Amino acid sequence: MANALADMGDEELLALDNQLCFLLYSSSRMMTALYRPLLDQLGLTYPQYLVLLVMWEYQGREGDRDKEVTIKMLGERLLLDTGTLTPLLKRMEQQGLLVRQRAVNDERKVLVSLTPRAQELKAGAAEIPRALLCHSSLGDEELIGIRDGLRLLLNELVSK
Amino acid sequence: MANALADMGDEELLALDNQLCFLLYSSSRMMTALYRPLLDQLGLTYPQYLVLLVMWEYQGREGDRDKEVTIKMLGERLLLDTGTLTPLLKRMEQQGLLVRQRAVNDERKVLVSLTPRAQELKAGAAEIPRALLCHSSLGDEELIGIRDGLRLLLNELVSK
DNA sequence: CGCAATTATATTGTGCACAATATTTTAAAC
DNA sequence: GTTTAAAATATTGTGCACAATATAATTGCG
Repeated sequence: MANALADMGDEELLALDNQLCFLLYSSSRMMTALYRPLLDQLGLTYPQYLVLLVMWEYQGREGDRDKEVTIKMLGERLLLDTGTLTPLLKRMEQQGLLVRQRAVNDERKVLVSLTPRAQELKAGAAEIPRALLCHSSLGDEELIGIRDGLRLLLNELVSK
Repeated sequence: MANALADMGDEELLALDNQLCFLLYSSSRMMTALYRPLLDQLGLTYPQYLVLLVMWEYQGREGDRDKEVTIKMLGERLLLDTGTLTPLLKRMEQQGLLVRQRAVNDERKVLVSLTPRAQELKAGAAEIPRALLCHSSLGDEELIGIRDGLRLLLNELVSK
């Protein structure tokens, strides 16, 4: 009865722990906090780490023509707009992690490419999820269940 | 095999969609985006809405002596520190949603109390989760499964 | 061709998050 | 009863998020 989401009273509907939204919000921040000390060692913030993940993903695909990555592509993958990405990428450029340059064939586009310095971070970056998975008291099945549930939810949320 | 989290290769470990962290981060932001137009009507941001939820929760408990709510209590419940809460609560005070005053018996504490104006928002606030639950294509069981999984995960994350 | 609409990015301004530090008040230890 | 430590909040500074707007390049249409 406490779980029939449809017909709850106001009190129950507004209970913090019943709000999927709050659970997502808190879990996300706590998870990022867990990453922080490890990312600090690499000199990265969490969103910067995400940008690298996307860049590595695109580079891995042999099929893509030219492997060019635009700001727009990053934004679509990370669900972020240029108001967030432009200053973030500028900071990463100043740290020598990437280069931004206008595309010659279409000067509206900005092509992002990683420097060797950023390439070298890849091995260290892979140690982060490995380290975090290790000292988790939740079992693999639990984690996979949560992951799959979140994939469904995110799909649902994006399509609105 | 793609799900044996322990022994993945670098590529697979770093894949964006395999990162619980990214799923949480994106889902949280997309969920907040869904709340935004509804909260706009109430003149609230999402963190401000959370503060109201906690205040309403404490007020509902007849047992609590004096029903006094300090900034520390809000921070513990929302997992936020004073660097976030102090300016946030000041903004809410300026909007006439709450009052902040030092406790007489312990002048380190700041007591937060809602104004009638904030009380009146409660009914409208309850309509928000109701409205969002309605047009979800995910079933109740799915949502409850995700919620329970996130409760487990958040518990795990907080205890570190 | 000329021009309106679209596309890609940049800019501005507000509000979080959070680390680091400071301030004030209370409690504890001697 | 001072001194010291601890507790509660405030302040400062950086980096996101995101709405709103602006700018420049390209496309499409009559």
